[in-house]
Amino acid sequence: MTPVIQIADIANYDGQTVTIRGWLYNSTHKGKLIFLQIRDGTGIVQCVLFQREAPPEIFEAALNLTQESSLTVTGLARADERAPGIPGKFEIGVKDLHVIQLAEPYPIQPKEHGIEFLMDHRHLWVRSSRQWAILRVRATIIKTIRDWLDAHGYLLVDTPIISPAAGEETTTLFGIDYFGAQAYLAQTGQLYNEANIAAFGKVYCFGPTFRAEKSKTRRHLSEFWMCEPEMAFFTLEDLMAMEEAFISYIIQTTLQERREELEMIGRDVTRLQNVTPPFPRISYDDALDLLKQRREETDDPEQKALLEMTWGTDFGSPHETAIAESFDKPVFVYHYPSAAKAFYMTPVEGRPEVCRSVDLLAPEGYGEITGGSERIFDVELLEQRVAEIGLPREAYAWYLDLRRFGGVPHAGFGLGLERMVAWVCGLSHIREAVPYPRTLTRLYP
RNA sequence: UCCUCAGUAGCUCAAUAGGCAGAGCAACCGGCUGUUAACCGGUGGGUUCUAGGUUCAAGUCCUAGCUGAGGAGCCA
Repeated sequence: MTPVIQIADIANYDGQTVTIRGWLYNSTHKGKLIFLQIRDGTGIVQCVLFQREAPPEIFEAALNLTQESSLTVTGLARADERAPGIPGKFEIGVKDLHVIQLAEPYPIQPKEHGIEFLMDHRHLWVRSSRQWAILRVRATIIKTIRDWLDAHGYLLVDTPIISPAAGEETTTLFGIDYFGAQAYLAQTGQLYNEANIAAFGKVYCFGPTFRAEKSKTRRHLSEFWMCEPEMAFFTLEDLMAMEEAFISYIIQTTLQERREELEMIGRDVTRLQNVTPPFPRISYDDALDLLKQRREETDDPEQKALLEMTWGTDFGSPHETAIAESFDKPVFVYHYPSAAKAFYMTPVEGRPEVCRSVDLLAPEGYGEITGGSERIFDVELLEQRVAEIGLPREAYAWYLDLRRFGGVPHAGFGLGLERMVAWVCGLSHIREAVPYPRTLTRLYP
């Protein structure tokens, strides 16, 4: 019996006869010589057949293989500088080949395709090497997020996906029928996190969230994954210190562990390499001055109009990009206007028109990747805020309770996973950062 | 929701000023012993998004709609 190996491990089997199981990624033949590129999920290896050496029925079978046919191949693993693949530099001299299923003509060719066509075939597209690499980077980012939090005393506490009340406004919620009652798909786990910190101190939730925003941009999905840490006794300053250590670890560890994949994607990682603490911090007011300066510098009238901004509103994406471009690292922007932010954010003492909130803006136009704040823990102030924006008090009764039974200062934030993946991989659109994207116009496959 | 652009072969695209609907790739057949999205020769492949209109004549012009892309707003 020859060992069944993974292509990723082929270097350990130089000179040995091995079996691989997988799919035909591409093939080419030159008369009496056939090259098969076979993938098995861990990598791609070139398999070679010479007509003179191979049994006729094996050679014939190899010649008739179609792209993405499934098969097993047994042969001699050997080093060869010319062999392409992942990891490459090794190939298999085929001795035996068994076709499991001869694939029908495969729609995705190794060439350019339009995005609509590719998205219609997303269930097949995930096999392509670029998509394969991106999704492997995604898995590593998820792992590094959890590793760092678990190692620093944060407890994973899951929050519900079906929820009775809105975190924010109901226009951006997906409503569902819950045995006759109105329920919503969660757009945040934060309120539950705030309950959980009183039990566990530092917690996080990590899962899919849902927003019914009619957003049609390169930065939005209807279903996206969010990691939300929440910490008792944390101030805004603690939050920024924690975030910069956390984000830096995610970036640096992923660069290390997925070097090959990032190279395949063609990512220039020089801008990622200097993502290390400390990150620059500027206030909303200073950011506004910076934008004003930027607007004066540019000669492009269109850009001038886009950068127009008045105090009190949140940044649009041209603003975020302009601010982030002024720094060579991610930048914290803190003390946003209270009116532009969520009801539970703590007002700054002596200046209640701004709140103790902070967003982290990524460079290269990737925009806001985290958003967080100190939460209001004074029950009277929170009740007042709930009333002010007209939220149903009953739905928030349990949330208000948290301030009656040992309320403490606390803070937390949300990290958008797909934006993180898009940033690390240098993607032009967030839809490639998730296996099966849900967007305004796509629910299939 | 608004602005801009697009929809032609399985895929990516072309088609002069309104005048016979084409190429490359893929598929199929043949050739080639080191290919890297191979190369060379051959074959088949069309409801030009839909509905109406103008015209001797519409892929091309007009009207309405559908679908998609890019951007804005909103947000992670």
